[in-house]
Amino acid sequence: MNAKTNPSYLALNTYTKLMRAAESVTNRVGRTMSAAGLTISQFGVLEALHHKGPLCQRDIAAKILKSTGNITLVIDNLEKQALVKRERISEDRRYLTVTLTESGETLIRTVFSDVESAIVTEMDSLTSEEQETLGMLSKKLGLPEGK
Amino acid sequence: MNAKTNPSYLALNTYTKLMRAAESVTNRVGRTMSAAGLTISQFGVLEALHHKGPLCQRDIAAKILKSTGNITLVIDNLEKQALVKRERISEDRRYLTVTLTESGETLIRTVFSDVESAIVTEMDSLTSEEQETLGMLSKKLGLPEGK
DNA sequence: CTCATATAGTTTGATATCAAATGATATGAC
DNA sequence: GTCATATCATTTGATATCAAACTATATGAG
Repeated sequence: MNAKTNPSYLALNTYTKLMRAAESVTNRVGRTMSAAGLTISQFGVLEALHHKGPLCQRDIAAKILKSTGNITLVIDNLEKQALVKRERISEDRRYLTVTLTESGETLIRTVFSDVESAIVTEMDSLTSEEQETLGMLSKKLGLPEGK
Repeated sequence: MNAKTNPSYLALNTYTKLMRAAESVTNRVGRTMSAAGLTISQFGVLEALHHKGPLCQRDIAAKILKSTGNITLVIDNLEKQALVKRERISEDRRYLTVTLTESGETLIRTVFSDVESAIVTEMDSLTSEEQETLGMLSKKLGLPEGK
């Protein structure tokens, strides 16, 4: 049985192409973030705060799919740059509420718009119909295991 | 202009779904590797050696799209587990040839086959035709910038 | 041959990431 | 009220990753 007649061939081939696509796009879009001095996670945190308003670290972690231990460090680094601040304003004193500072708000507005443009540029190699199809197929694959 | 009439909406939406799909699949397939005590990069190195035979670090880095500095450490860790060995067999004494040991060869055979199965399982949520379409669209997106 | 330059690999320093352990606080059972 | 348990955050230790500096070796120009 040669490679192309192996019944797994199609699946493996599709997988490889999907991974390459995701990686290429991530790298290119990521440049827009690093040009602004942000890592992808940092951008994710700022973007979450920008769209959802102040959040506790637990919720931020859930939103960007990282561990809470990880978020602690990401927030540390954002705080050093004075882009966010931590406050204990909830009644439950275990919660730290993370808020964008003014400069954080300004930065994320600009960078978010730049990233948006970069994504649109990336997707421009597909027609609208192709984008819809890709979105639909990706969604099927991305569903949690149980389906 | 609300979200859905924004001309960027489709692109952003497609992007998000693509990223989620890639991440979900990577995480699920990655479990097969970590079950064998391998990181994704370590698996990548072993797999490259398995399919291409002995390689120098430079070529391994190129194959799995990581920096050579990075490969040094990955190989260090594989060497500690006695899965690969470094030898200076090229005429050019700058080159280190990395080879699978017998236990490395045995391990990668098993794990590769498990990973293959995991990928096939993942792709099973799509029909063959859908997989072909996804592959084709991914390929368009994954092309280097110049196209 | 000698020197400049290029290349292979290593090391270092920074950030990211997770998992596991820990500390602080809140909550529920009694 | 007190104790057991759960939750939020931090810390620690491991690996991963990149970029930049560095070492050793090779190669080409003269």
